[in-house]
Amino acid sequence: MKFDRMTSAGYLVNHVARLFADGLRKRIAPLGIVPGQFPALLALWEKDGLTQKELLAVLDIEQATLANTLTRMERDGLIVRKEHPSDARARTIHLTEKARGIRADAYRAAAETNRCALADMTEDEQDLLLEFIQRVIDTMQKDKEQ
Amino acid sequence: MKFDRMTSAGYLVNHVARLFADGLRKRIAPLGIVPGQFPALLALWEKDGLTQKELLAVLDIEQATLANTLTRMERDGLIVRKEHPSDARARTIHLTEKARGIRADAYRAAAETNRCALADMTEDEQDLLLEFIQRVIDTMQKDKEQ
DNA sequence: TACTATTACATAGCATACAATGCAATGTTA
DNA sequence: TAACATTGCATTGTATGCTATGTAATAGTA
Repeated sequence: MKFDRMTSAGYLVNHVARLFADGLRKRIAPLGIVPGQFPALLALWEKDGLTQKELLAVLDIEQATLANTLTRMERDGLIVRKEHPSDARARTIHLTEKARGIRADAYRAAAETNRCALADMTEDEQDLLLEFIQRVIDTMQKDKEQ
Repeated sequence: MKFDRMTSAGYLVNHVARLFADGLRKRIAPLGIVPGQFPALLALWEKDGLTQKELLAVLDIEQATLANTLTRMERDGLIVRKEHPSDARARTIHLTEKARGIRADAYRAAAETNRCALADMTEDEQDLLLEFIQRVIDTMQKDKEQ
């Protein structure tokens, strides 16, 4: 029996995800952020002052992962956590001046990473690839719920 | 300005990679192995007794990552490291009876993970998706070398 | 042969992911 | 309202990835 890594979707997807993370890491290093902070920053740039729970609802990661990431972001001066006006368990999360200031550069870095990755594909192929991946995500998420 | 996570290749690829790892993790848990050990196992099932360097040549990961993974595999009773016959720096890596015994089940688990993930795509679409990802990997690896 | 460079691997430190669990605050119900 | 359940978040432990660095052995060279 054989199992070929090069035709295993899981193997390839893991590999390409690490290449993306690496590419993004290098481009955003000058901004003082790291790839794991990107999803939270995207959400907070769109809407500041969310609670952890509200952020979680948007960010396909586990609560513990987000809590730890937020702690590092606070340490790095990207966010501050303030007490929630009506629920003492919760805290609202606010971007600092520093985090607000790097938004445009961070968008460019992410777009540039994607652009380089897909550089030798046609527009149609790029669209098809994204559509395929979204379908796989949908399939796997439905599976998980069972 | 906006940046849509749902149309960012990097974001989607990161997400789908985590879903694959999760799916595989659940299926191979009964075998006593974890996803990170899979690539090394695949290589050793094909050819036992490789050195770390020889394994590295096959496994798109860094040397330090492999060294740590091998240490956990030894701890878990999957491999033993023996002294190299002619080079005292190197060690050859050998699968245990336990690791040899789960080969077929592990193949099935990985194939099943891939099958479920691609369940709602046609054969042609699956082939195209794999081809696309391989092209992206090639592009990004060439980029890294610059 | 003595020095130096290279090689093979290990280790340390960190980021990012997860599951499991703890804890205080809030909600619900008898 | 006291007891219990739920919620929001933090903490702990582990896996997996990376970079940087250490160490011992080997290879190459003056």
